[in-house]
Amino acid sequence: MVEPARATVAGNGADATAGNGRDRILRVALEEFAANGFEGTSMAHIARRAGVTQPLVHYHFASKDALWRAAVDNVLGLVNQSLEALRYELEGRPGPEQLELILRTMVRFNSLCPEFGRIVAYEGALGGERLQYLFDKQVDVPYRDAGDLLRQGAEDGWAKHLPVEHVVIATAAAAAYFFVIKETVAQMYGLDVHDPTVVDAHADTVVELFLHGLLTPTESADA
Amino acid sequence: MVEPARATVAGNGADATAGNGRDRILRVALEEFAANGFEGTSMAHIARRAGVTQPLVHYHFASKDALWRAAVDNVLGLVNQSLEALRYELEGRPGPEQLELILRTMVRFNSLCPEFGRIVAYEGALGGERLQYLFDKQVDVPYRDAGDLLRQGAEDGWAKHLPVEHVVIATAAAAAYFFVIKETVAQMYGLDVHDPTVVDAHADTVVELFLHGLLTPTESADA
DNA sequence: GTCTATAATCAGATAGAC
DNA sequence: GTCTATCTGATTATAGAC
Repeated sequence: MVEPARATVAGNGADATAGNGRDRILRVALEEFAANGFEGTSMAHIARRAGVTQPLVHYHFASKDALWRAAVDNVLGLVNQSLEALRYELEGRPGPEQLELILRTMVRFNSLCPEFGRIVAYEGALGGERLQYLFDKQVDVPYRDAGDLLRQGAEDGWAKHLPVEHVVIATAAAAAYFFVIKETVAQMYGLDVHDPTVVDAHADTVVELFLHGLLTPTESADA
Repeated sequence: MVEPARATVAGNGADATAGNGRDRILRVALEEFAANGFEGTSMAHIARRAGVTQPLVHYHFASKDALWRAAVDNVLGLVNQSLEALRYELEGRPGPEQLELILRTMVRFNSLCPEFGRIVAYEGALGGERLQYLFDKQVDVPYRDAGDLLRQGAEDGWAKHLPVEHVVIATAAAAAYFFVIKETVAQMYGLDVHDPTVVDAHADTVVELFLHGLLTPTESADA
């Protein structure tokens, strides 16, 4: 089993009293936009939760749209930090190991920062200017890199010739969705998706599923 | 390859002029709640799109919450219709074939009615009364059934001993997410997720991935 | 069943004091 | 940088005519 480097991702405690006003607003804003989407989020509510008045939000961020962009920029810093650590880990490893490492990193990042996955899900469903902003910030690059790896793997013979677009989306979904719908998982299975044991179990399962499949090798061979 | 029965799911044209006022409101409401979430959806906007006045929405549905519940009840009819057809198809088939059929049905249903998956994703992230309503309506039953099949498969030897909670969520994610984030798929790959060719490709890929994995059998054997 | 009119509340945003 | 006060428009919801 390959272990990904534990990237330091800022805690999710949402302590409204930590940091200055601007930082508190940004942190709460990310959580609110992730939880309720853009339209469903109220700047007044963000201000209340951050312990400041609503005009202060407008002082630091010109508009609701600007606040959303600032919150996204903020979390993209964490994403890129995690990606850089991953790129270092991948160097020189054989393809299948790289794949496993990518899957484990995706699961781990989503467990540490489910807000990013939720925002991508919201805007990725709607389309429009904010999704365009995410693409302008190159959120697609890691997915394209993963696609390249899969194509190379097919060429080199260790991966099957499957349409990479569908494989990439399916893996991203399996890694992110578990943490996106955490309340459903809690209600249905009584699992706390933030419990490290549960996170590791999900990573192990996703790796086994996507690399080797659910069927036992004997069944798999004659299917 | 196993072919699922083509369940008749109501068209997604959103023709605001078809049907009576109540039906038009319900149809538009489902789309709006699915696109923007509960908080992000405006009853006035629903009324405009349905070609009626806003007080009429209140006449038919006492409150925004009642409208959401009515829209969900409506789409749950389609879900149960699809599930009943599936149950008939599954009868007497061997386990692995049942699994494939379930996967294909999930992909197909999500392609025909992405609204259901989006609403479950929204409320499944938030928790609260509306998620409770979904559970009261037994949306978890098919997932529990799928879990039972996997447990039986592990006992009978054709499926691996993997934690079914994680497998079920991962499969549901891979089947639904592709259609939930359709704008992202369009932007990133130029794919129209409603194109039947694309839907079939996704189903084929999901089936191959989850049943046999991404690695070629030789690689898979020594991994 | 559908409308007009309107109440009460809440949203995002601005002006100006400190 | 942070506040109070306020503007404008949109929102959910109600009252009452037809």
